[in-house]
Amino acid sequence: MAKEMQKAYEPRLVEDEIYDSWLKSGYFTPENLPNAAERKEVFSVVMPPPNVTGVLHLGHALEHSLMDAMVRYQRLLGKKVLLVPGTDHAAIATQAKVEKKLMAEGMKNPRQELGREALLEKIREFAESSKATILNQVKKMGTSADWSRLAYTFDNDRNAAVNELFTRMYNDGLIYRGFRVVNWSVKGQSTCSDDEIVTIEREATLYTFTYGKDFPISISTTRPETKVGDTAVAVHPADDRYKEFVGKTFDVEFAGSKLSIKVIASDEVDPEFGTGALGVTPAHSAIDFGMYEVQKAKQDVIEIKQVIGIDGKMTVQAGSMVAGMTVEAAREAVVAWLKEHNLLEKEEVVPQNVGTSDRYGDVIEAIPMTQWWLDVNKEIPGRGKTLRDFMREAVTTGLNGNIDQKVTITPDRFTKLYLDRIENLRDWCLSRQIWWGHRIPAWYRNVIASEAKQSTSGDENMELYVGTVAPEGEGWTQDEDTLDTWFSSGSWTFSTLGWPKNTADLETYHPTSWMQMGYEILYLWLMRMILMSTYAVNQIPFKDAYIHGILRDKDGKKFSKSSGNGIDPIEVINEYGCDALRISVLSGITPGNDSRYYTEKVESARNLVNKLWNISRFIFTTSSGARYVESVMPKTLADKWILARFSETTQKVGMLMDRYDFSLAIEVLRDFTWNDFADWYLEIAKIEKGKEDILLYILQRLLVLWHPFAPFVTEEIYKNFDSGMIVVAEWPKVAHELSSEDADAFERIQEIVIMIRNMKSEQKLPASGIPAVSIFSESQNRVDLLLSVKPLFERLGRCDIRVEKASAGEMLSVPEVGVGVVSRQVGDVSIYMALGEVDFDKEKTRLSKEIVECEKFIAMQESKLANEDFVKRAPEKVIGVERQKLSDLQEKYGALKKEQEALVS
RNA sequence: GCGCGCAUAGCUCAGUUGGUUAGAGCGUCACAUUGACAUUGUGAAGGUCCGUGGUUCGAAUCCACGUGCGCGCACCA
Repeated sequence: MAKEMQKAYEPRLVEDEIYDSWLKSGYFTPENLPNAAERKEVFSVVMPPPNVTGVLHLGHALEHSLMDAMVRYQRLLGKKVLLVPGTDHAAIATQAKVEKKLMAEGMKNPRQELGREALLEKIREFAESSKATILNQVKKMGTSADWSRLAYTFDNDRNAAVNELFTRMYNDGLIYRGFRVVNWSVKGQSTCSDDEIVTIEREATLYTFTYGKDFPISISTTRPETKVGDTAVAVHPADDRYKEFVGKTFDVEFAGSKLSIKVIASDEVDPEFGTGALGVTPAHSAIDFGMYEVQKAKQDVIEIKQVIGIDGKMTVQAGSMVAGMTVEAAREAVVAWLKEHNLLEKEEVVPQNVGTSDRYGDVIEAIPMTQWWLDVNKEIPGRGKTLRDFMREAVTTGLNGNIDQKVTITPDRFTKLYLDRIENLRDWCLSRQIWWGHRIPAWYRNVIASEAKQSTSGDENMELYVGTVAPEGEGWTQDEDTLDTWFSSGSWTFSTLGWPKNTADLETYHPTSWMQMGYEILYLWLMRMILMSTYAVNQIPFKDAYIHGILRDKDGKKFSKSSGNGIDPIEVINEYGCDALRISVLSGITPGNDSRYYTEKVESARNLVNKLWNISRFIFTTSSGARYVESVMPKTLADKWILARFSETTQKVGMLMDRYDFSLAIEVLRDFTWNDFADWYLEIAKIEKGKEDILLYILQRLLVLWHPFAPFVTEEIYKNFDSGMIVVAEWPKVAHELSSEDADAFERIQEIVIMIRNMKSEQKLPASGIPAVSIFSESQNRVDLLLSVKPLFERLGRCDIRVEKASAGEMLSVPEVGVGVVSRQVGDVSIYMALGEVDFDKEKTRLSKEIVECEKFIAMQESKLANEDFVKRAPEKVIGVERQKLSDLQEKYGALKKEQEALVS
């Protein structure tokens, strides 16, 4: 017998307990699944590791709802399912967070004040506590992860993987130390990659000037302070204005600095822009640095002069006037100097895009340095291809032309975005000067690493060793720098499965089956996972990538700390339940598009969950007990209909899940559960008795369909069946089909019931009133059908019913009860309702309105069919449908006319 | 500058390869309700599918142009 069920479902009381029972069952570990050996098909997912920077937000709720719904669905299908959980040390993000916290607590410069080890200890503490919180939250969200395989991007195994990968890439010549202009965050005191830059638009002043009175060319800049570092002026080779100067060098005194400016020709200069001449600052502009390299290759060397230091202040090389100043102060000083010497020709305010650090927020400076780089264009020894080739193949032909090694991106448009990006890909700057992260597995001798890094001349006179462990011998110092955090998260799909060891997990679960992520990390993460995986294991990281949008607040704004619109998913779970949250964030979403979160949606999802609960409660309390029902035979038309509808729903939901259409799957399920099952069939079950088996049969399977979206409530209800846990139940089989005849018959019954309700409502008859209703048809079959379900009309439509076979002529004289009668036509069935008092005016208005509408449609239909082109060209099937439509309309028109006549009499 | 996305009921969104009188949820209005559920039931109202032109027998759907919003990339001297 079913255990006592509360009147309303209270998620708070059961969710934790249920999650514990799942943990105890061991089913999240694929090897522990029932019949594990027979589960041939594997479905594996590696959880995108949340950053250990604090707590999970609603965006994570979306991710976990998507991921867990998919994983649970696959488990119900009987596959060997693995979901690997983990967290990300998130190098810069976490260090930035802790530094900010320490500074808020009064420290001025945490790195200086604490030193490396003590600061790392602080960060570790924070990360560990954050990790614990996060993992707890993941459980709260119901995520069915295999905790025995828990990983962390910064644990020992992952560190070993990172070192191995770095060493292999170095030995293959893909990783190298290179001197060039890098993105430098002064605030963060570290480099960052191109992908970690956020461009913002701001106003800037564009100054046009000459370096000195004797200098023949004017140039423009928004950064006058950097001009003390200029070593050349570039003009377009075909520009006649400046041709005569190309190749000449001018010595000028500029703002306290002696400049030696060579005029060079470069195709990159746009002669139409500004003065058509460009002041070249090789040390502080990536483009100018490019020119410097071109000149070097041409053996027409120009100088490189670093005038901004890593502290964001002007260097000694910048000259006595500005040395030691911040860039902002130096800018003012240089402008003042230009004005004073009458060299400034023009000042104008222009919009300007500047790159800022995504973590520290400061403007990125271009500074020349030696850093570690990953070459994406170099042929990999023994593979005949570059990393860029691999990345391209992975989403087009499949890796090495193997279509089984192809990543399918949903929605497809992101594939194009990805490919565009691949074509513009530059070498990846790997080294970071922050401390929280994987230390670069490189060791130096003779030269101290930190000095080498800042030297502008490169790494000569230095012995270098790269390996997974420190080299033997005296005097080795490990590189102080750490790796870009995406280096470890890029290897996440295989490092979590045991790589570089040749493990069974790697063999069984890689490439993983599915991955979901937000489009904002497409470049940062998806690309790098493909890069790392194709290189390291010669496999794609996952077969399918589902790209989701951002969850925004009700006004469409991004959730962020600064706008204070954050919502704690755990609070939502505590109030409405995890299932409601999951359903609400998955409802109304389409791949790649943003969606909105609002409380009404969660409430509505909570109501739905409660409906499911009460459906179960009704079925259990009206049955002799919950039990497993193997199969059922439909007895009545309603039985046939509901079983077929359930089969159809099962099939649709499966198909939609296979297409990753979570939103529509929920809609289909909701529609069946609430409308078909609860509002129709359960009501019918109160009238036609003996439906216990069918109700139990459908309910048990319906719970399984719901389980991916609402794991907790379904598990709680499922307990009543004593059929084990729903988490490992079997996806229902499609077992019943509906003949079109039965479908039509049942629909007609529904229409009549609705029409009766409608008539009562329109005539303002209280719903409790029981009017006398007569329904007629000329078809004996129809009459037989109607008679067989007479009680349904009486109870569902709340009326006294009489069913007779009658012809059109006979109908008019029929109801002898009461003073007034209204009539309606539903297909071949006429309905007459006797009312004590008929609102004739209302009825007339309604009728004439309907008649006008009907005439309109008939006219439309007729003209359509009169169109020769249509009849000639449209497929016959379509024409048949249109003809049928017209005859239905004509029939309806006739009926309406008759109703009108009847009304008059 | 190049590219992408979005524009459908008051709100949030569906609408699968072009083929009913364009749908759902929420909200609104009316009615009901002691026996699964007020976290409920029944019914109704509500749309120039952003605009213009084109292709087609037929366009919310395909094409072109335009408008508005959002985003990516590049430029950023």
